[in-house]
Amino acid sequence: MAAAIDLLDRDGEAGLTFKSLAAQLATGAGAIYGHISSKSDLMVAASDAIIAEAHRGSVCAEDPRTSIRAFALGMFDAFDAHPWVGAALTRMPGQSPLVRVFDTVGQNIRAIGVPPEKEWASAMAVFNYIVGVGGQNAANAQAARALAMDRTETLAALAISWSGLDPATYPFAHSVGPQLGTHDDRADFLAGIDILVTGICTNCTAPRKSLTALREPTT
Amino acid sequence: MAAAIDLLDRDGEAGLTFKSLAAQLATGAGAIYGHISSKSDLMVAASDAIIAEAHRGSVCAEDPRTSIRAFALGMFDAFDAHPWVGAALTRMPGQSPLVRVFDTVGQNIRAIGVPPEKEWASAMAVFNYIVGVGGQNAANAQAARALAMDRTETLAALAISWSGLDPATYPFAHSVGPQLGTHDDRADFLAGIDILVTGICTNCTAPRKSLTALREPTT
DNA sequence: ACCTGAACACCGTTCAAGT
DNA sequence: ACCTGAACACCGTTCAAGT
Repeated sequence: MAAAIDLLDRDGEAGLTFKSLAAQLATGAGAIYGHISSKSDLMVAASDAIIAEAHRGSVCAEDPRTSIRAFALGMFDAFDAHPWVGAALTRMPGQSPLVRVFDTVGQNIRAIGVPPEKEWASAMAVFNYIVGVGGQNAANAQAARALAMDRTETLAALAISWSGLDPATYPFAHSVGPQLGTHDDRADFLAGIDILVTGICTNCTAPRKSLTALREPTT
Repeated sequence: MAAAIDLLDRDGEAGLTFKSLAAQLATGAGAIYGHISSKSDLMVAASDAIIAEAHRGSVCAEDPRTSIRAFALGMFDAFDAHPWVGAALTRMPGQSPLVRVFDTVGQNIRAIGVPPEKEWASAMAVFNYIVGVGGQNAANAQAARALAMDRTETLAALAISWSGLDPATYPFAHSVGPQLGTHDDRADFLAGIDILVTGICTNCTAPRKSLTALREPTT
């Protein structure tokens, strides 16, 4: 498993092959099937290992809104460190790694005190946001690797590309293009989480403190 | 292009091959490279065709919140009718189909009157939700097809699977399992959009009417 | 019982040869 | 100029043969 994750981290999903993994483990390609039943299972197990680790690292705060922020950030960083996870997750519905994420989000949604009939939709909104942003960042990272550019270059290239879009067809993307080059992925990700949590807390039973008061003190 | 979409609709992404497409078009496999430069490009073009059509179908209402609801529903239905689109989108960052979706969301976010510094995060939250749910549903649909089950059967199977999870490890997923079998994907999707829009409208300049008043009259 | 690695059925892509 | 389709370099997966 560690060998598989090494290969994925080094060369992305294309870098993990039954042949390359066999070479890494100094064995034959067929031998791997004695331990795992398909490549799909291998990807699930590898993703689960990453997510389980990120999960262990996230501390559970007193206020569930703080916990959601911390957990979401942990996931963001895990996707950032292992770009292949975000892309892999979208291909395994109802499988262990995704259930883990969904469950943690759901626990905190419940702790916030949202009415039972809104729990599902609220959890789904946060869950999709976390996984979606992870997937986007992963795709960007892989595209950047394919073009042998670093992240700043990719964003700059994307910014130029969007700025060059036809303002009549894509008015928003065109106008927002310049910001793309300088924006902070992580801060924007967190801002999105705050918007979601604010929306979820509106008219719920236990909005004890404003979200702003919960943020870690700025240094 | 129409032939490619036909193949994708019939057998999913695995059904579109340069060989199968060549057979459908009564030509040789190599000839396709005269019109398109890679399979990746082919998927982008096919996805763009679907999204452009869904985009044309969505009407622009007076209130941007109504427009977002309508557009999001249109996207949901397009993902539902063409399950391969959701999965394909997660592998094409900054490409034409996604820009189209992001731009439409952004235009409506701007029309709602959110402060400029919050536009990006707000648009990203809605965008990721739409694409994320589409991707999940697509993955579910493809998993269902692989097992030759219809959607009700898949959800029922997933409900049983989740209900059987260890309540200590997955308390939320375990408790929410029974609902899975009977829930309405489309209604839940819309509920999530409403939560997002509510959150985005909180403390923004132009929250003219409550969201509830904007819904189409129940029949 | 477990590993080996050639073989199989596929895939996207290329390119000399045809028209 | 455009199409053809065999050939190439891969891939995941299998399975008789070894230890």
